[in-house]
Amino acid sequence: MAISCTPAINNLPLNRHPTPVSITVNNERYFADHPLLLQLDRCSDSTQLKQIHARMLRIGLFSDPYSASKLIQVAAYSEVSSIQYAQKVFDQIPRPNLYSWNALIRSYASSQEPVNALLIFIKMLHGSDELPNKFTFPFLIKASALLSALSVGKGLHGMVLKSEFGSDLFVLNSLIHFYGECGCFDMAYRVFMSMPKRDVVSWNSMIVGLAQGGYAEESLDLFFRMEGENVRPNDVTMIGVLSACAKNLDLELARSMHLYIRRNGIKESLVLNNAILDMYVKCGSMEDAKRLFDKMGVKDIISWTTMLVGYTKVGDFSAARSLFDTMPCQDIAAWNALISAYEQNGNPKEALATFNELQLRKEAKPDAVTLVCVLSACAQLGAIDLGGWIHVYINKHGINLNCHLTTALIDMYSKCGDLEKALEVFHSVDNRDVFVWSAMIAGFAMHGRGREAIGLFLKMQEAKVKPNSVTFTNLLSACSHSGLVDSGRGIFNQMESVFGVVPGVQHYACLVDILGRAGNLEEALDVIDNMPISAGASVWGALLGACRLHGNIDIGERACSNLLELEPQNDGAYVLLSNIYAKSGRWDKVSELRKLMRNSGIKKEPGCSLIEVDGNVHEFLVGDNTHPLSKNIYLKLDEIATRLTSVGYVPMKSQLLQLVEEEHVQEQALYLHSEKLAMAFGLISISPSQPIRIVKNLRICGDCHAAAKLISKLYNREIVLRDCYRFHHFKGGSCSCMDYW
DNA sequence: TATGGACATC
Repeated sequence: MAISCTPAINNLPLNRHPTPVSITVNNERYFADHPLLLQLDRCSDSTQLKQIHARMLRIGLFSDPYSASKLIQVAAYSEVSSIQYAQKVFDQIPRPNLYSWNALIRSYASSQEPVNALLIFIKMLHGSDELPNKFTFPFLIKASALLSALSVGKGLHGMVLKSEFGSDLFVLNSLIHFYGECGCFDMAYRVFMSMPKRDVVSWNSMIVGLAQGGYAEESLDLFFRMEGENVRPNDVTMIGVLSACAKNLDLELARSMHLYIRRNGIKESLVLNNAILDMYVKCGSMEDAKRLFDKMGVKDIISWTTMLVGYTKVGDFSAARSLFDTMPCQDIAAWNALISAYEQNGNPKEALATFNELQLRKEAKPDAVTLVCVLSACAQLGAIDLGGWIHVYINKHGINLNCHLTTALIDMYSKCGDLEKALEVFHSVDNRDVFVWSAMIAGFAMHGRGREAIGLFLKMQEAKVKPNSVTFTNLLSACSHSGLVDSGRGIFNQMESVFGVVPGVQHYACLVDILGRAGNLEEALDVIDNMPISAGASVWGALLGACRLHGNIDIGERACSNLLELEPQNDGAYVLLSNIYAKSGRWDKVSELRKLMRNSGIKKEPGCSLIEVDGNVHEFLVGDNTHPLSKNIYLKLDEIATRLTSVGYVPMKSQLLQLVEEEHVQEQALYLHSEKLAMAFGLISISPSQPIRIVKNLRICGDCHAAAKLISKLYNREIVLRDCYRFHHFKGGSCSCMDYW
């Protein structure tokens, strides 16, 4: 648009009167009242901004430092802000003054790339005579907080102390916020206590920091102290306090805080109402949340999403879905809330269906969070085609591989059986946090590559990444699946003494598993007897599993009864004990157990196997004949049976849950197992060059394991089967687990 | 000439 089309500017008298209006202070001229600068303040789009800029250049106003600064300020953080434009304006100023530097630093400090604020500051120190003032520091400290750059912030703190701003309220408040963001609450508190004067923001920064850092109790304590010191809390204080209550899960306290807000006339902003909603949702009271939601005059997308999450949290998916459909608009966060709810509540198929819907409707663009949820759903289903497609999508759209996404990709490839791809992802990134390392260790663990898991753990230490509780669970499970008894024992013993991670129930369960599998049942029992915490179901379950492997009835019975005391409905316990009895031919005991299960209304979880063909996930249950190709599948099964028998295979009847008199019925029952159905389907529908990938919800049965080994040889096919414990790669007649599982 | 603290999805 040409300048002449903008009457507001053209009407200015500047064209003909190039002498700006100015005032003089300390021998410097200021143009604060210049009409063009007043125009600048009212400027509302970028075209206007450029026109004013052009005019300032033409009449020479731009060479006035005050006016140029004003232009940067508008360019950098008004409604028409563009950091690139602000930078260009700044670059044109021959000698920027401190105000200009600050304006640019401030603008970068709240941009996508806060590191630029620090870089500009360094430029200022080296390339100008200006020194930071009380405005510069808060911007720089804010940038450091966004970057969680602890050492940078500490350096700035040092500069502040040496400067004349060591007791400036704004500077110190920003330091409290910074240390809180970095998780250094002792430092935050030290600054807080050292302040000569504190205002409500000082208290808020401390309270909010503690609440977000997971110190809900401390945050609430501080709020009560604030009250005691007669500092009036405002709406921001309450938002912090409510988030502490939300983490506390104490509904009574939550209600009393809501009442406090009403009684003390705290400004009820939309954000505050949203925080109350969130608190009720997290404390599990949809009644309280809905009451407020219905009363709220103004709602935004966050209010709706919070309610949506609330319904999924209480398991009411139909309410969640209908709320989603009535939302005034669905942004990506709302879609993500729905997708992640399905994915995390054992409904990965629905998660993928919702993702499909999102793509068809094209109303919102998938972001990193969406992809993390979808990858996790793929991992659960073993859907490697879709998972791989997501990986391509990430690369194609230039989506930044943050640690969350990296972890999800590694987890997906590992759980879909392609460990090499997982490693490729792992090696392709520079940024690896504890979750990335732990996911890769878990990948090695589930594929039975224990030594490599330990090797990776050593590399992780070289990289100075501190292991956490999950890292050790994965590491110990790696030892367990590879039979690395001494390493497992050693790692367990070092957990607390060397790495400061106190062993939890999961770690004890892994240790018992390691010892038990290797046949050291007495030592495993000894570990349980000397545990400082009470042995959970997982610990007794591990012992029971080991007893099944080694056919130990005595310890097995003890483990089972302890397990059933903790989890009376645990069907797995009955099945394992029943396998132990069957193994030693105690069919009387087997049928006794069956009767007990029937009488207590406990049903064995049905075996279910998934197999992905051309991006579609097919599901098989025991004895399933619902598949469209069922007839062909059973024909294939017959053929397999004949070929297996011809090479001397004998079905393992100890894998049955009951004594069936007739031999052929026993054999048939074994052939109906879901993993065998899936294998038969894989053989007829997957090209011989591709591995057959199957995911089973329970542990693979011994008979299916033996059969799969033979099938891999007889049909010259690679079969990759994931059960609920680990992977089995069948190839050329043997399995990667070396029959140790 | 100006600054700070906040709610939903992994």
